[in-house]
Amino acid sequence: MTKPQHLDSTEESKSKKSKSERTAERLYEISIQQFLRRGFDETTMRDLAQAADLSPGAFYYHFPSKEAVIQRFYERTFQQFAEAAREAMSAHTRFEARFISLLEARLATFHESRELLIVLSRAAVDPRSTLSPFGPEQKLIREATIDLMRECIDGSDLSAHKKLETYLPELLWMYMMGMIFYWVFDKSPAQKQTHELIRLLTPQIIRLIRFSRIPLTGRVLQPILQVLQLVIPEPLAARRDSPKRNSRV
Amino acid sequence: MTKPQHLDSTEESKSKKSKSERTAERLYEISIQQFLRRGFDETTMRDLAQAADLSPGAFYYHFPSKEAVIQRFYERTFQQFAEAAREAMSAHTRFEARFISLLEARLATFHESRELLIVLSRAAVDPRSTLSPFGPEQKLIREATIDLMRECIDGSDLSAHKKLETYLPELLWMYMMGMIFYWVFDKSPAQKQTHELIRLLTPQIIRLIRFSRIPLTGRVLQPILQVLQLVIPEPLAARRDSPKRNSRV
DNA sequence: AGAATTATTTGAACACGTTTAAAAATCGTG
DNA sequence: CACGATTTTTAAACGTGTTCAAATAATTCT
Repeated sequence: MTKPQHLDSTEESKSKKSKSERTAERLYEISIQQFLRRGFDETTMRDLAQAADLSPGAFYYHFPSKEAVIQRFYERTFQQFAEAAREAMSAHTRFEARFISLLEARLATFHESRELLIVLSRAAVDPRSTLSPFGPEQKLIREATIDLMRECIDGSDLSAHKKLETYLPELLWMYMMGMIFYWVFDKSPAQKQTHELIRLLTPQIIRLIRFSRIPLTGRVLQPILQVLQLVIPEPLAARRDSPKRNSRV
Repeated sequence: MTKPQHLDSTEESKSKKSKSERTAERLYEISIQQFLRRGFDETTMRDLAQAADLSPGAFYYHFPSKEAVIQRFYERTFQQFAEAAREAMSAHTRFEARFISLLEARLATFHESRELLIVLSRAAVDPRSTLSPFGPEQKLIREATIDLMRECIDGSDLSAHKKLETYLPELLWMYMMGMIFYWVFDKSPAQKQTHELIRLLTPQIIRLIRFSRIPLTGRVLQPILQVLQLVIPEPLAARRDSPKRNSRV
């Protein structure tokens, strides 16, 4: 009955892994391979089991559902993305360049498996799904991603109004989610339209953020902060400052 | 093999309707009743057939799928919404009041069947779904709704930059879709949070629109117009002006 | 009215994701 | 090594949305 669980599967020498973990890994690789070849919906559990010389039941011993494979995929590509983003960001100090390179790193990491993301997008919409980026199951990845946004800000020349700054990592995260979403369903060749959108829209968003610092904007800023407070009641930054709070999100 | 189809089911005296149309209507009513009682996912095709004293196959003769029932539901509530919105709007000339009352009319019309909208929201995310508000199947309702936005603007005091004005109906439509979406999954009691969001955010959006008219804003507006042009290549207003264009959207 | 055509209904079957009880393989320990 | 406990695998089944060929009811035509 012991289900193997770990997000931090970066180390551990090969031989040490339990048999269960090794077959889970094998099933994962075969599954992704099949998904990419035939598409997620088109690939049957029976297909997967057969491709792995196992029974469907055995598959379910290792993964609680077909979608659970996507969860592992999402964790893996997140690791790659985080590395690539840090690497790409390190070359710049201007926020715009840093953030755009982060966004592009995200899309690049997803590039070969865009089809798979349709499943994630479908799930994204229903907060009850275990794959929903807003749900508790994705808390680790979500918060790690938001932290990455903070890194992107901290190493840059960006400055904003203090109160807005608190919400900035979450805001950038949402912005990125929106761009990923647009990209997944972007039918233009090589998803050119999304890249164009990022190129055009991002500087304007940044301009607005910078704008928040000049004093006269109180009348504009205050209602926006109210909205943010409503939509993001517990920003990560605030939670970090006062870890007393009950952090079930 | 003749499948009955009509969006404009407002008139036609009872007796005139074909038998097919009458049983389809009966199936629809029974289905919605069951969906509301037990939930969409929880209600089985066999449940529906049994409740209507029919076989599952007969159900599929009248509706191509379980989701197709939602399509009819969506059409019906759209009619109600359009009436309620026109009624509510007629009381105001200030754009803010007009638009907010339109939004509230939309939520009010959906109020009793919020659960059902989860299905629509799920489908909304996948542009390939027949229920996607962006797909060709929803073209009629989508364009009728966008026209309603234009009515909301036209009868009001709102004025914006000429070029922005072209995109305004589509923009308001997207804004409303976003609010509906937020509302569907809003877990706060009586969806208070969504109403609060509408109350806070809408005036700010309107302020931005009004802002576009003052001349100095060229540097801000121009990139935004570029983005709009990218995301909404063929705004409805423009299509109305030059009906030559091939209008497969 | 009777025959031919068409519209509607049936009930069994399909394919899918998933569950489950039991069998088989593996492991830990005397 | 052997034996009991645990982990892994199996094959059959469940419940789902949906399809389909055949049967029945309704309608149209002569």
